[in-house]
Amino acid sequence: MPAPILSKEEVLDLLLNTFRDRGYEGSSLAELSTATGLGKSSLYHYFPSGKAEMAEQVLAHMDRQLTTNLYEPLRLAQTPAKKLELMLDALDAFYEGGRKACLLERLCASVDRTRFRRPLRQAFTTWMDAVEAICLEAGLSSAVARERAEDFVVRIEGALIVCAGTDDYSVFARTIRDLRSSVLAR
Amino acid sequence: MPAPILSKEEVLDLLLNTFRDRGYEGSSLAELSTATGLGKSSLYHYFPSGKAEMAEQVLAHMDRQLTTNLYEPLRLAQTPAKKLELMLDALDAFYEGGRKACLLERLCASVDRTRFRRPLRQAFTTWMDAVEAICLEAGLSSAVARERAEDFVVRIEGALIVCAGTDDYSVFARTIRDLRSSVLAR
DNA sequence: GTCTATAATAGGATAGAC
DNA sequence: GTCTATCCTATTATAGAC
Repeated sequence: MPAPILSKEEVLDLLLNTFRDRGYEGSSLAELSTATGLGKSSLYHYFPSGKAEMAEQVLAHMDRQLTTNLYEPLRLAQTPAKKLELMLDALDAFYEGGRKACLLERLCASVDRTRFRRPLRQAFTTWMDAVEAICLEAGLSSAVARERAEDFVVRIEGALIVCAGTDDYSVFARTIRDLRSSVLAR
Repeated sequence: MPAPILSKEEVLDLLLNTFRDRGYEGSSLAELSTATGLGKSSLYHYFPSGKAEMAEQVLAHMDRQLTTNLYEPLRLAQTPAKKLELMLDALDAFYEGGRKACLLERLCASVDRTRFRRPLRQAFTTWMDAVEAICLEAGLSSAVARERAEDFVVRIEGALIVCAGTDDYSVFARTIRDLRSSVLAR
């Protein structure tokens, strides 16, 4: 009676959710199993090398998601201002107004962080590069564009921490609002 | 033959170090034992309720440290500008230029986070209140002072994440530099 | 207060049937 | 591809001697 079950992408979505919520060490195989509805053996069928491979594939999955759902649509937007709007709306939705954690942060904090080094760096770089490109297109200097891009990611990540720590999600909302008006300012 | 060994404060310092480095779930009793040079039984002598109590006491310990080494000396500084300098220097040293993680962030990310809720919120609030006080003393309006204080903590926490994720510590240095000149600006 | 020894459980991972 | 059963190790925690 069990047959189609879930696609690989759906499994990765559920794993992503669990890792974001409980962190890498905090997500046991038992929990990952419950979260996906798959037995441990099924998980090992998809991810022969176990939990570390799950996290790696989840990271790659999120990267693909961002590319198709954020970075690509961004290129179609008309103006730099529109692009910025689009990115901030997407981030606000993805982090649910500061209520959901960032996978990148969770993996940076894991003991196995060295294992995820390269993809983590890549994910941060891609993100900052996208913001930088918007700034450049808006006519900001190369140096300023880079600083604004770094600061953009810094503030999103920081706001997520402060919200989680204080249980006050207005900080995330205000950060998004501030970024909306300050990133492209001259 | 073993006798004085370590003071409670020294033990807490070593535990703080381990929790910052490996996170809450990532710090096993075996590691906490090696880090302190104390056997497990000795740790349970100091912390009868185990790891969660260690983290709680480490948090309280850090709070005391910050009070005596940062918040109190801050009150003696002459001008708001001097106070800001003092705090940024202390943070730069405490986080070793972005190379060492924040205990607050690590505990926010832990699965047991609800257990640390109150002290975490308290620690963040105390920190932001200190920055807010400096801003107010410098003549900024109440609303702006609060925003600047929240943004201050957001950017420090965010910079630590981005540095860990990209292995590029210049972001922390630049964040500190930016804060130095922007926090009290009118 | 510290140690050695040990219990009890949870965690990651595999075998083999279906 | 999924399940049940199982293995091994790590982890938390305690007991009892010194």
